[in-house]
Amino acid sequence: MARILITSAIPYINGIKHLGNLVGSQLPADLFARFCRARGDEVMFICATDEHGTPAELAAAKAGKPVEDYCAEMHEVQKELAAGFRLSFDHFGRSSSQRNHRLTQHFAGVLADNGLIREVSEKQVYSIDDKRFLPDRYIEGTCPNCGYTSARGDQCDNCTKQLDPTDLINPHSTVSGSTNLEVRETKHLYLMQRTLRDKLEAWIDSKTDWPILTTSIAKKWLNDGDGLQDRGITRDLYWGIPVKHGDQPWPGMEGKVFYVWFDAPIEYIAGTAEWADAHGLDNAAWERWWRTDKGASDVTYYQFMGKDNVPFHTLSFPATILGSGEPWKLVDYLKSFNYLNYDGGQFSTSRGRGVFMDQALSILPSDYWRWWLLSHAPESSDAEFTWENFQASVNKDLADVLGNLVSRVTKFARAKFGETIPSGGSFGAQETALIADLGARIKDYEGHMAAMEVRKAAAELRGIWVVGNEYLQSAAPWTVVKTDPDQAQAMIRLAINLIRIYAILSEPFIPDASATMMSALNSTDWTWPTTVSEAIRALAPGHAFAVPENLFRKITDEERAEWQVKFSGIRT
RNA sequence: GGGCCUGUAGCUCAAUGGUUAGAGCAGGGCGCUCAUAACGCCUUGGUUGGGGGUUCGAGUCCCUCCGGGCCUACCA
Repeated sequence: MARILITSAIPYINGIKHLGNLVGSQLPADLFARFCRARGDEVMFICATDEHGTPAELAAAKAGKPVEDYCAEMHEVQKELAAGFRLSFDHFGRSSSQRNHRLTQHFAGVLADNGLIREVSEKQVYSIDDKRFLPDRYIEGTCPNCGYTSARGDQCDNCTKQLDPTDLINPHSTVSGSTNLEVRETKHLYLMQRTLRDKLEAWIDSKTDWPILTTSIAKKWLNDGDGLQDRGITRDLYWGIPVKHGDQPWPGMEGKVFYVWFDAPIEYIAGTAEWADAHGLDNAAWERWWRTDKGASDVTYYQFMGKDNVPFHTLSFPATILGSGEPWKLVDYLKSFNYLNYDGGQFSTSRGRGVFMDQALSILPSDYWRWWLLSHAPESSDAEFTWENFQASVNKDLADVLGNLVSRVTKFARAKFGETIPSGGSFGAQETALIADLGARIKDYEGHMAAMEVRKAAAELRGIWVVGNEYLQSAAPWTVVKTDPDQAQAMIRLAINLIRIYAILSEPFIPDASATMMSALNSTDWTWPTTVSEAIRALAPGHAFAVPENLFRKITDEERAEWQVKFSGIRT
């Protein structure tokens, strides 16, 4: 029994996430967590909301609420939606937790003690009317290069030239529109990643089995230009973790907070501590997942994230861990995803384009979405959501192949032999061949799942479902029952047991449907079907079962057309 | 500008440099009647974006051109 630590990139607190966000980290992480648990591994699956930073403060201000209240509310909203999608986190924490405050301050202190923090005095744009320093992209003005009037302080979207906010002509705050800006001197802490560069490179180079998408991004940052740069880890904001040296004040840094990207990944650890707190456990309970000197040396740690998160997880966060000199667990495998596009363009949170988690659940149950998203996960390149494709996949895979199989088996069994598993006959050549075929396919499925090859796993699972229909067609119990009822009973006994096996195998993808199948079969035996010849006999003659409601309904052309229109515009 | 990814059947995707490039869906035909008009079997679709090169052999490696995408460090 392995010990598996899984973290999903933590979703930003600002607003409800869209399906692209979901499929890029939380959903595949959940798939993997469920698979590992199903096979008997000890799993710790952690996620949280990422709550700090300028956008959270601005969103709270827009909502007319104190940022603490706004984040608390949005955390509950996201927690509820995660539950709606059946995301099986052991804990869904908050980066604003006291646990994260203490850990982040601890890491900063240790890094400073190790000579890896330096103070830098720099010039930042301050908006007098907004009473805040503004990140470069919150300043707009006219591009000195091309004359575009909505150029951002970091880059002109029109001519793509990299800019400095002071380059802009007629700069103004995008928060208030105010032009009352000035450049102020401010002091910040920098993490000296340059010092750790060689150590990081050696570590990255040792990860030969990581996806190319992951390592190529890391290497680019390590080697591009002057190589890995030191990184500012503090900001002049109100909402964040106060800069402290461990539990001591940090002279000269009063009123400043840590940068969100410094504290966010530390929340993976803090979230596990929150989990322990929530269960009344002591520190040893979470430390055995994270401290190799306290029991975590046999833990394998997997991270899931979208490609935009890769630099922070391959470089910044490992720099924090390695630089601490303390025996914290580093990630063993990093699974990254490309983006999901929506009907010819990008999903966009800021522009409200696409289907959002709450909207998705309002029209169909989570299994429908889980199946489509996972079986089309953007692994090798960006993928595209279209309503036609969604309708086709759901109707064919879920309703026809799996749902109908469960339906035809249970209804035939009830009609001919009643609602208990029949005892007649015995397995012959056809059944033996099916068992062998299933054994090979399950092994294949396990291989893809263990390798986190999500699409391939989905395709194999579907193939496993199809095998059931093929068997029924060639065995034809509806014909056999007329001449040899005993043999037909054996076929149905096998077919009902097949449903149980399918429920277990499918649970990581479609947990609700699996639960419905198991409940109809009156079974709580979720033992992974390692040996098919045994698993196919788990439900013995005489065992009572029921015919479940149809597992999946079909999406009609009218619905598809309606949703296409409904979700074509911009969410307000 | 630089770096990386990507382009394969109408659609969504597969193929450690090695038989005749494969699946699912859609399309066509046949079968079955237990089932949500569901299922099964057979089948039509390809100059692997264009061009050049390396190799006994290229979808795969190299060069080049064309198209799509991501990143480029203060959004997160």
